[in-house]
Amino acid sequence: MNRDAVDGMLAQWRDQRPDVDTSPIGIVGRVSRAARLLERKLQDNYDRYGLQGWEFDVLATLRRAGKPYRLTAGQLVASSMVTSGAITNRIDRLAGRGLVTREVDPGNRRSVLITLTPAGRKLVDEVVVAHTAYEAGLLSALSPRQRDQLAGLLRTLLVGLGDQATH
Amino acid sequence: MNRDAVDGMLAQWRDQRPDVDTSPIGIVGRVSRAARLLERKLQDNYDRYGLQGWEFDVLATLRRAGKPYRLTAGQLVASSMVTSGAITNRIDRLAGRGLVTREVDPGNRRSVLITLTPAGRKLVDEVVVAHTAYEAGLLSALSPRQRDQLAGLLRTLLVGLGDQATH
DNA sequence: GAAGATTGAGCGCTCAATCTTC
DNA sequence: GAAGATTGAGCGCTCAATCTTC
Repeated sequence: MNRDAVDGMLAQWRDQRPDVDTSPIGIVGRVSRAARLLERKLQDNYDRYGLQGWEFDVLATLRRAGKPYRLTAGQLVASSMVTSGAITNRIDRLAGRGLVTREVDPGNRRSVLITLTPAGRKLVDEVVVAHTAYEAGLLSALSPRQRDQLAGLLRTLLVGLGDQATH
Repeated sequence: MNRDAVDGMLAQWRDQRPDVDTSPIGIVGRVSRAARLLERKLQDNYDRYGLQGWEFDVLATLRRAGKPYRLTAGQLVASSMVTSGAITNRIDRLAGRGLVTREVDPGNRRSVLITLTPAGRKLVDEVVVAHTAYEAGLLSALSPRQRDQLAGLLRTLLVGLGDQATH
């Protein structure tokens, strides 16, 4: 079995602090490291479309919501993991690129409706195909059975951390 | 089996783009989400010690390296996942708090040696106990056997992504 | 010229304060 | 007053340019 960087860290801790059970780092450290490595590699693929990761995230959220590809700013905040200030900024930039429109909700003028433009929909529909295929390649070290196991264990972890489905 | 937020996303994709295999999101999305949720919860614990997560990371890297708790800036770059500019900045702040010292390496004056001060060592030795215990609590949704499985699958993923042990 | 660290510009985030609408 | 979004200050990062030492 090959060792990863976290195995090295755990060996150092065992040597230096044998009195402490540092085994939780074997999961928390690996989740953190995997997230950063994956994010970095995914950006390589987004670069081919002139997209930032956060741009794809917003476009994909609107796309998978289905017709009319429209959500309020608040719904985008809820389904992202960033604050409302960050969403305001993201919408500014995507609207500037002509990928979404921003309109006041006539039914509740405090609320803002964000809608995918035809250009935004075309882009996200194209990128999502390449994106998921690219992700599948990043997971190629895992067998189909291992992928199912891993997804299931991560779900258990997430639910334990309070994550829940909204749909 | 409880559903998490990623199950909701996958259900939307299956509905909107049944032609695309979006299953890789079941792993990539969960890894990313778990990393963010864990990071957020860990900060709650660091707050009790007036520490930022990045501060603990640097102190812990020096501590687990063993006596004399000293690494070059370059070694800190290599064992972190940030750039050299970020490490320069982190050292500035930790030195300002008296938790590390920064000295030019007499043997190679291009290199900078970062050493844990007694105060830095005392702090990290205290925090690591609470930190790992807190992490164990965050993983409590998983049985001991599930934790081993999860750590092993994440290792396989990491090695597949090019991560490797340096010690 | 290369190795190693630092600097400064630019980016996207968080947080608290603010504005508008209910 | 609460709900919903925006604003602006501050933070820590990346990246490319730079400086010192080899």
